[in-house]
Amino acid sequence: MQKTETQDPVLKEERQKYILDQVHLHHRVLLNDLSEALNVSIDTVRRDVKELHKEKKLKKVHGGATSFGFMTFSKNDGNVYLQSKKIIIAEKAVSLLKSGQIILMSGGTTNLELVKVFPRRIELTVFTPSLHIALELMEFPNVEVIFLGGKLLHEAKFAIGGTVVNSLSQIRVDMLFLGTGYLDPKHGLTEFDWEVVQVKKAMIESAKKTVILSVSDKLHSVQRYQTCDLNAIDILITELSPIDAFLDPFREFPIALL
Amino acid sequence: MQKTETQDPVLKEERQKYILDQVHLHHRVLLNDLSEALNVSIDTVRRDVKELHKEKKLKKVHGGATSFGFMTFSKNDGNVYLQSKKIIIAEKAVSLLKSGQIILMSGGTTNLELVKVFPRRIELTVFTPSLHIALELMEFPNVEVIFLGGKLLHEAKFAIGGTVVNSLSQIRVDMLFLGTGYLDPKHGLTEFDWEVVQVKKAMIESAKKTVILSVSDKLHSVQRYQTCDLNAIDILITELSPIDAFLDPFREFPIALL
DNA sequence: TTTTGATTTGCATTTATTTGCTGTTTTAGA
DNA sequence: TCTAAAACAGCAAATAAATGCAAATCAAAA
Repeated sequence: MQKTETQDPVLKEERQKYILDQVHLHHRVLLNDLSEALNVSIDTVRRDVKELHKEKKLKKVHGGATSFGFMTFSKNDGNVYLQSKKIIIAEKAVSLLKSGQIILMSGGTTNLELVKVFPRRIELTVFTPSLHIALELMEFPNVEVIFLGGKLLHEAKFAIGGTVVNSLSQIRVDMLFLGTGYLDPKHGLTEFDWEVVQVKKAMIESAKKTVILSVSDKLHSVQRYQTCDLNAIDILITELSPIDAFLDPFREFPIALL
Repeated sequence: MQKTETQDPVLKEERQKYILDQVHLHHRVLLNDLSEALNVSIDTVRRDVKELHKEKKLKKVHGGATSFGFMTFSKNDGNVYLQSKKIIIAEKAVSLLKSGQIILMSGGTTNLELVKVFPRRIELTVFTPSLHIALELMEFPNVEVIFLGGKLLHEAKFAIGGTVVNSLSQIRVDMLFLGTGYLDPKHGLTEFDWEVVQVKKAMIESAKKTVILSVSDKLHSVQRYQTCDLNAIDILITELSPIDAFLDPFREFPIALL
């Protein structure tokens, strides 16, 4: 087996650089293509990708590799205390999910935590007007994500407006997870942004069941605009035990406490 | 540790200078080649490279040595080389923007670079089906962002499907920036995903002017599905000079080269 | 010039790395 | 659930690096 006359010896470093180039250029590469292009065995390429993965230069996926480029927003909202509360809530909420369901998710960091504890292979269809939620959901191969498009709110990264409301009027989902907002026994669910309220109202209309995820810090808080009263809510999940006295004011409503 | 300051080993210094020259010239060298070229044993060359490595003059790798300049995988930084090309493109593209315009942006890292060089207070209305672009645009307070919602492609984080095409049919924008895809004089703009092609076709329909942003590496590449031929394109921006001979094949079309 | 000591160089041996191949286990996607 | 593809682990051959040693080279002193 005589090799070609041109300089064949490709150094390992060069290979890895080429792989990184390709990953960044195409955002995704297949091991087979790399193997062919570099004229080495697939094992070698696989080992290279494994190394680069360990070095955090790219992301190894089944069959190839993808760029890390974007997904670097792991926004801890700084507050570890709140963060852990939200994880507790997320763990409770995820147990409500059944394979094949069609769900609707608002935005908010609590909902984001919920997505993060999704089982890797969960099968769902998720509608959402939140950029962050949508982006995080991209990680789950069996989750079909439909973004409810519209004008985006700059701070919340959340779509609002007639387009969204209109789209919502055309769908019917099994469950809605509302991750933001302020809850109070007397005033119900409230918001400070009127446009967001319109969207949330439409969400509640579209859902068979409405689940509120809220850290206890946000209970007994009231904002300017009302989204709905407590009768529209089916399940309330907090980080507290369901029998915690702090939740007593909510027991007179037909709400399941989790 | 300590070295003799007698500049007697003329041969040795010459050798090391030659090695550095070669490294800088070709980005990499093989110990075997150096050994042959300098007419010394491989051990000697190896020892030289070892020294130069210690002095941080080059990078010793298995089988040879490489220049520091091009081996810039320092951190999560990705490919500085391609990155810088994209920034050049972005700088050219941003000059096309006028305040108050309504524009349309596809996805892709080049478009992402374009967003990053937007003037902080630019006033625009931007339609996009790309999660990453939308997210990045949130940083600009005077940019109104309208997300073209729909089913999201997992890898590309890009909305596709009838909803997107339908929304596009209802709008008319001043300028479209297509940041992804493969361009070839004969086959025009091509993609590997049929759904993406449908969306891009609709985008081109909606735009008064179509601008393609592409690193030269992606020119003369062809994928399975055609988005449009070159006549549909108004402006092509690459990192090359507009008079670069590499672009000659495109000059017979009514495309402005930038 | 010769001697002495340090350095450099080439060679042989040992050690480590790389790479392709095998067979087995795991995974993704239908 | 099932099946083909991909990942993995272990092995052996090839290649590169490190090590020890002796010969060659050179600087400086006698």
